[in-house]
Amino acid sequence: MTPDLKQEIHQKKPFKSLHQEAQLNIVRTSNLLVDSFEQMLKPYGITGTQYNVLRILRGAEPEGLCRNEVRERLLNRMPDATRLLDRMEEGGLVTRARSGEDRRLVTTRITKKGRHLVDSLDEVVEKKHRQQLGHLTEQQLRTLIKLLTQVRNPD
Amino acid sequence: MTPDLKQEIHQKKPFKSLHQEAQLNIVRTSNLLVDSFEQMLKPYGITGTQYNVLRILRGAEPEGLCRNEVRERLLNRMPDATRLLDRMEEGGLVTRARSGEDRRLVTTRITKKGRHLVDSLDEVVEKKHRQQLGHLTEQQLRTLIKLLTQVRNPD
DNA sequence: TGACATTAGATGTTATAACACCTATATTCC
DNA sequence: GGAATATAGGTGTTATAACATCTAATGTCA
Repeated sequence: MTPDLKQEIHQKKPFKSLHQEAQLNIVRTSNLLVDSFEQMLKPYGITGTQYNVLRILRGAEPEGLCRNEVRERLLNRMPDATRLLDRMEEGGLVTRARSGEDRRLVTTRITKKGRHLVDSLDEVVEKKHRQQLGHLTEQQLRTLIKLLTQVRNPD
Repeated sequence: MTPDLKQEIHQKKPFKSLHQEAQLNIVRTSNLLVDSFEQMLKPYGITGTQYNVLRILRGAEPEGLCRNEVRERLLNRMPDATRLLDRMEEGGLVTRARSGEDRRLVTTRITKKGRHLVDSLDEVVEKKHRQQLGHLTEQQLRTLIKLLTQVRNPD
């Protein structure tokens, strides 16, 4: 029998409500997926957030994006995107240049090095996603995506 | 029309696979839920992890739990549980006492103050959960929980 | 046009997470 | 019984996240 969350986290008492059980299931599952994903990235010297930035900037070529645009596209809140990009610039993964049209803007772009890194990760990332979710049927994945989309969009 | 994740994070290209789309949906949804939950906790002076510890220790009364037991029951990986508990002890939310039977063990217990705090939060927490997930039907919540449990337990 | 508000981004500081390593106690097994 | 191993927890250090505040450039509108 597959253990449910209550057993997983050694909880004795029942959940207070179905809402709570669902919330904890979402958060717990996400944490497990993210931990394992970041573990996979470690040998490549980047964090999960940095990987996301590279993926975003690869998709935004050749124009690049300014700091706030990168931040909006991230999966997670990122109050200090400046220093996240600082570190990636130091690591040679991105470049930044102040815009000529609006001198407040700083356009960030992926470097050749960053591009090679993220390209080389495509295969292991997809393999990891399959490992994490490949045991669900296509129908189950679609249902899951639909329900989570609905969670994020209360009407 | 409810926007899907691709629109939400301003992504231009389609997802590479259904696995990837599902993974990103789980993580994105969790991040939104957690952020809003922690925002709610801020006025009470505790973080989401600290709230979880209080909830765990309340459920473990009157025996209490040692550090590693607390850590295992948390939703997220917590490599430095010692100093998490240090801070909570400083804040008067928990007490610690080295065990007599096995002097390696340090038993952590919730204080009266911590107990009052977590009790007083029950209502707002349940209200938050309803706000976050109350727009799904019971059947949808059950399906969601079932699918997420399955994600965590590849057979 | 000039005062005021807004936006983009940077910086200073503190809190927390992450990692490696260390100490004390208990267990194992010859 | 004692060396080797395992387990629980603590400590030192670095990296990152979080928050408040600051500067520069642009937009708004009387």
